[in-house]
Amino acid sequence: MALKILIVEDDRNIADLLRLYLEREGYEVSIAPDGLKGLERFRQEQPALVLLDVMLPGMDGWGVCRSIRSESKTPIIMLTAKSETEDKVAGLKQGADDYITKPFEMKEVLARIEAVLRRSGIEPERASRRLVFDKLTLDMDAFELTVDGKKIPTPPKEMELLFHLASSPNRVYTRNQLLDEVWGFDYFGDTRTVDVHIKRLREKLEGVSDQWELKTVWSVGYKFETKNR
Amino acid sequence: MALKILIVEDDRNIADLLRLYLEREGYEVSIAPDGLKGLERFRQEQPALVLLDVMLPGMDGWGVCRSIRSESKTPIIMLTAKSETEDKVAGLKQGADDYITKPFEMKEVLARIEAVLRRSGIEPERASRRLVFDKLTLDMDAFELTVDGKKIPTPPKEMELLFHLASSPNRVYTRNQLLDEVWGFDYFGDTRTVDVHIKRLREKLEGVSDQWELKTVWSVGYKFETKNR
DNA sequence: GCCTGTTTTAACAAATTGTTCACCCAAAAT
DNA sequence: ATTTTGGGTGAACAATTTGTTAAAACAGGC
Repeated sequence: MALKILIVEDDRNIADLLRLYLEREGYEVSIAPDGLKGLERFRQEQPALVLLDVMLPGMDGWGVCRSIRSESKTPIIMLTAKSETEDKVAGLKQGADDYITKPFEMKEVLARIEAVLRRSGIEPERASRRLVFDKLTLDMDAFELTVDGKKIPTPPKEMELLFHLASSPNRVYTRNQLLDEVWGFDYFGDTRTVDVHIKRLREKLEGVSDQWELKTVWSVGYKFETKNR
Repeated sequence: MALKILIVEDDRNIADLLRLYLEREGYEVSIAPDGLKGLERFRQEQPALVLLDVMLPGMDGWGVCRSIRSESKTPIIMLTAKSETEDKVAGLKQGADDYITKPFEMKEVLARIEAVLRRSGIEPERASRRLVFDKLTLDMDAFELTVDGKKIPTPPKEMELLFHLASSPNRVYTRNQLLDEVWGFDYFGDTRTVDVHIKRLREKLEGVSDQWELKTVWSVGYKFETKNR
């Protein structure tokens, strides 16, 4: 069961970006756009950790932080634009566990989340992102593709594309869907990009097994087709 | 409880067509013909998502988009004739969540709606796109036609035509209706095209079952007729 | 900043599908 | 029974979509 993280953030872009990265890491993410909804969601969903923006419409981040703290020990990481030390100190006094200033690096955020979780005695054990099919193993944690027992060095985009397709075997995805879901919703690029990545994946996977196949669905898109099931 | 979608679009044909498809997917649809009525409806009905045409009489789409955004984070997908990238960027800056250029494919629209809803943390829970009749399975997610247990490779237009007819068994469709609804509202071609596709479908389905049939209704059109029930 | 590997774009060839047309047959109308 | 209208079909042709290659753009590590 994946660990749940609640993001309370009114800027849609930032929230989506966080979601993208956290989900890729195997967390379950939910987003609340303001303080009140944030509290509500918190009570409903009992997340393992809260990422909390300071500047929020309605009740601000500090208020939310105090409210959560008054009813639970759930770790809280504050997100803020200001980098003043006094703010940081104040924040920690209000009960936050850590503090990240915008603009932030995703790597930074991930590292801090894991650190805070570990400090709180929670094992960050993320959902396994590992798929196994006949003669094919796709391990997104180790970032390794294994074909017929041999590791095949594979660039990230190809890994993620294959992972995405193979996560829902036999389901067709249009190129635009794949661009949205693998490249990101704000990607403006050519749909043929997908074709090229598919082709390279096929080179790596060619003739390995007759149990599955990267199949073209004409005028629609691609799917990872499996035989039996 | 079905998710509600508001369509703001002055072209009646396009709006109706969208309604048709969205309702088939299980959404609840309401339509507003111009910007002001669109805003009004938006406030009344609190839809889960808005499909918004850019070219509108009175207040244009961008204006509506800004107004909605100023009071809510409800996802907005813009519909527009222009395909310029700058327009797309501008659109996303105004607060739209996604952007579809006309003429659009219905499957594209559906896919994007789902993607946007998922991004917003709303579960799209749409109707399954799978039909099963005696010895016949039509799975639009996998894009597969199965006849008597065997997969039959079938081109997209045939799949969609059959899916369309079989979605409302025993209902007659005129050729023009089918051209509108399967080929697209802006399609301009010979009605005999439908005949040819029907013919090819019949070849694939010939003598498979006596429970259903692709039937001609003389001087009217075609229907997918089922026996009992 | 340079180097290396990755991603994207562009161009062309190949494959698949969609459309039209002509001709003939079937159903309704007279 | 004859005429008229609509439908079935096969094949040629057109259009669309995909595969593939190569080269340009880009990104991250040193």
